[in-house]
Amino acid sequence: MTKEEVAAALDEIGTLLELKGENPFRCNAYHNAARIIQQLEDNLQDLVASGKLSEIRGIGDTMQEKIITLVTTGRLPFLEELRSSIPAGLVEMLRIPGLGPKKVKALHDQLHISSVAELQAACQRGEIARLKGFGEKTQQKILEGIAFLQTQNQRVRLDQALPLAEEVMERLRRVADVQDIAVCGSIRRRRETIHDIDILVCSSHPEAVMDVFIQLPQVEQVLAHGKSKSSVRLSGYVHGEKVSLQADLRVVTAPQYPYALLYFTGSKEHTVRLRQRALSRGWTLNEYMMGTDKQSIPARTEADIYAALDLQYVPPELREDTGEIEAAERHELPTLIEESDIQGVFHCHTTASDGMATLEEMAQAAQRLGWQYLGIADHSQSLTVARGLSPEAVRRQWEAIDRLNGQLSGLRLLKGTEVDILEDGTLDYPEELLAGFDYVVASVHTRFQMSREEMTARVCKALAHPAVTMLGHPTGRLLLRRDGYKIDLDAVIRTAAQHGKMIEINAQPLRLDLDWLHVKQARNLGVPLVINPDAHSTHELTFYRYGVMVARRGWLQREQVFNTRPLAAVLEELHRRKQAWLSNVGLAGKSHRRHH
DNA sequence: GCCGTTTTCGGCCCGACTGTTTTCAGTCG
Repeated sequence: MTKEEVAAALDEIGTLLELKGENPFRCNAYHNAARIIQQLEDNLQDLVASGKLSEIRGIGDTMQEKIITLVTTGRLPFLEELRSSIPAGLVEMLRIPGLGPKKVKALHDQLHISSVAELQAACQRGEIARLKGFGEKTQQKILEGIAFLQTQNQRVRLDQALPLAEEVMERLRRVADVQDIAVCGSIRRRRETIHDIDILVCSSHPEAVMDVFIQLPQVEQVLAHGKSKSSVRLSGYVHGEKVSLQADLRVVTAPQYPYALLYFTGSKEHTVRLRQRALSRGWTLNEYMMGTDKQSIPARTEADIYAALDLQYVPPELREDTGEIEAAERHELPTLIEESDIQGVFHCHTTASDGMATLEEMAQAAQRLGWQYLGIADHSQSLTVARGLSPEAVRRQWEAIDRLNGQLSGLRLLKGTEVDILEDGTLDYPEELLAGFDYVVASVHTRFQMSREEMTARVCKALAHPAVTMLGHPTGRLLLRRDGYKIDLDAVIRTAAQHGKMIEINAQPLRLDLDWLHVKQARNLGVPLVINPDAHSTHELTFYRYGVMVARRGWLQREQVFNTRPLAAVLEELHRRKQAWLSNVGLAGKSHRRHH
């Protein structure tokens, strides 16, 4: 069983126990363990084999035993018994906003409701309103919640939520007496998908801000409206796609602002750790202050709060309780890469294959971005749906690049290819053609439904090929649309490390592939990462910014990302790699002759 | 279920808002 499967099983246990009315702390222990396993940087199989799982904080003997059973047998009788004792429909009912485990249990115990459909019918008959603890309004909210679930996905992508959040903030900034405003939550932490927009405002007239907020033209429904907090359901159009999600607004005073900013940025797990840390110093920490009844610890910025807790300032992207508190304690947090560190990119398409812009147009756009180099990597011959380039077309493109390089100043075009990794792990061009490129991106575009073992072997074989410089979009996933192909990423990253290959962070916001957790793993093994926009138009070159966000979440410093290097260093490294390959081939031939 | 310079029991982060309640439980983040 993989990490994800084990984590899902533990999380399900936590949920099922909640529905049984178990001790909430016991339930939380399962949810917590699930999170720990999912975000694990080490290999789960190794930990199981060494019996060191229970050394991880939050995983005790019971949890270790269950995880071992899951990993070694692929099953867990405890979970199976739980499942058979609780109707699956109850878990689904939890997704209805406003319904938690207590209410779902009450509905099941008292009215024998065990599915969303039965609940909807009971609401329509007016039975819910008569139940103790429920009422007319609850019944109505349940009905609206069910309708909402049926029309919309739970999460949206970062690139969809960011512009919508910007629109809202733009309007709120203009309200009188708004002294400060920030987007918090998962958007500020740059998670790849977003559940809601959290906005924090500093103002001494909260009602005025709230009133504007709940009357925004994008608001479809007001979910809550209080003095310091309001929630609405928003919808808007981003890049021609309808996006709807919840937005929460909090208004605080200036002295409260840094504490509120810290609190609402989260993650929940990170702020819980900070609160525990404050408690161990005899202070309470909440969204308004830190200290005791008698004395508060002053802070004007988030950094002041961290400092008071004897911690280095933790950038929002790292606040996931995956080791950042411990690193901040030792003052060993990385200096994270920034957008301005990027000097060029290596994965872009032109009209020669399936891109929208010509070579010239892409070059001009790269110049406007201030880059030193732009690597062109059109598709290879077998990918006919994307008009992959024949060897002749490749040579024509090389000539065009040489010609353009003669005219351009300040930008160097590099000859690359996004070569297909064929079904058997070989590459889609002959070696003599591959030898003519400055670098090679190797990617999978076909036969996604292979078994995990076959796909892993296919990609690892390609990584071992000396012509390959970097691996493109390692899982092929499309966020909220399709899962990646099944592949053992741990093995892929280890293979990349072994052969000195780079791995791409594909910055298309629909992909963000490699994901931040595996970026962290690759970093730990010394694998260089490359932030590539996979641009199919001039505008899409700016996607590199989303790649930088992923890189920051993956703890990357500038030195760990290849395309932060200046042109001279890039050319030298690419040349070195190619020479190592070609001279190896050449030397083999020479020594062969020498023996004769 | 986890955890321990107030250790093997008794805690476990904390506040806003809502709805159904005469003082609070449930949900959410």
